[in-house]
Amino acid sequence: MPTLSEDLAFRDLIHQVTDDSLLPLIDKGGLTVYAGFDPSAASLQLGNLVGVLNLVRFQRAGHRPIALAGGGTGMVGDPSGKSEERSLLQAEQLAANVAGIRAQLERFLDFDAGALLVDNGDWLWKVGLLEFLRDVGKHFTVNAMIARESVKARLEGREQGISYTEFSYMLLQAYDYLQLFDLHGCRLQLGGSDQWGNIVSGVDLIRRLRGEEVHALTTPLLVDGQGRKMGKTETGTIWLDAGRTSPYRLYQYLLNTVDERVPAYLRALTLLPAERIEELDAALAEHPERREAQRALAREVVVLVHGEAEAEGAERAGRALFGEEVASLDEPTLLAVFAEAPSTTVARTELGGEGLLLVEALARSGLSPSRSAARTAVQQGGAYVNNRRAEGIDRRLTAADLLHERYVVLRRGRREHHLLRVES
RNA sequence: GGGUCGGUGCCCGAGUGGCCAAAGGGAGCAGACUGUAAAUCUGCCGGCACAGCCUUCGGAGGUUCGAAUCCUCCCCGGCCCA
Repeated sequence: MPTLSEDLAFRDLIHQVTDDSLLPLIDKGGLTVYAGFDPSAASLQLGNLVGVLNLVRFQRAGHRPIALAGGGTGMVGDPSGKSEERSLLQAEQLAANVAGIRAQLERFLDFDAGALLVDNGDWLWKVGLLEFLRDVGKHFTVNAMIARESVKARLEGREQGISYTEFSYMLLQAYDYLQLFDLHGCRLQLGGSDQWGNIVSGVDLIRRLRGEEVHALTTPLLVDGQGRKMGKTETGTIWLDAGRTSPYRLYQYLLNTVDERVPAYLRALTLLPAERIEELDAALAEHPERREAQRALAREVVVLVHGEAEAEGAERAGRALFGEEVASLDEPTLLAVFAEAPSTTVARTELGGEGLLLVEALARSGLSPSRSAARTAVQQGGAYVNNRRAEGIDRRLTAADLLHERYVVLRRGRREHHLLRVES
């Protein structure tokens, strides 16, 4: 068994640490460590999984993890990486978001074994302004604060300033660390590399106020093949909540990971042992076209996030949608495969007589945003009925296209599927 | 407040009375190739009752047979001056 620091090093999860004396400490166990999660939505994103799994790794190595939901700081907003002032969330919305995140974290951390879930709103709502300015604000010089990259960018941009509120963010995060140190003896904070400054603010604050040395460990930020933050696509964010991003989508997103990113993703986003990851690295290098590593990555992540059954469902759906003829699937399988795909209901009478114009069906299902777009799709050969390319702009759906008497599978392009359900 | 330059389709950006649904680039979409990849190539890329029609060029009016282009007022942004 590798030690925790060896494991983290293998996984390339150490970007910066306060000092190297930290590594023996984390190998020894018994530390209380925390990582914060931003409640700007009711679900964590795929990118957050790195931080979540890090807490898991620490817990498995004998440390006590604390997941902090930023119910208080969420009211303010971290300026890091933001080019413009954030819109403030309503308190109720924030509470709902914190609850959603809490539920997701419970899947990963073992609370019976001592893991904690805290909400910084618990203390940030209570702290008095004067008290805060005296005890915390006194230890920060504005000179240092405005030297920060995230702040500097906003100060130089004439169009977008930074409000006093957001400017205060780093003090709040530093105060969080202080609170967790006082309340729980927390001595290590984990975060993405963009959090280094905020975390170190807390380290400094604790040194000044308590005379104690605490630590910071940041992990590199994961990017995708295009250099975007991992988990962000043109069409939106990849969420961990099945209602926002289906297990199938999550699986597909990871399956499509570009080769160069796969080793990093396997290390950061899974708990697979080093030997297994090295096997997959080799498989990727030798037979990239088989995408064994991508498959393993997709499977592992979906299992971690949604469970074994969902992972199997996602795999099965992928095979059916990209391989086998949908027409040959039996009804329960068909429904299982399309359980996550969007569907629309049409009246049986519409398929009678001449039938329903395919263009109309594509537009109505939302597969194509307008009839013009649907028309284009059909003309370009990008429209499929039951996975067979539709020929002719006049193609109509009739009873002859029905699978099991009541389903039609529509597809636009390579991978957008939709199930049409016929109701009598 | 004064001056000045500007506001064009998802984004950037050309266009300065008809040939403009508006060049070009990017993004996006489809097809070919492939590994459900990347790169590349081809096509599409406002809407519809789709060889035609309708609605778009900051907003509202106006001139004209005809306006993104000219005029008036208004709104918004950059720069300079106060």
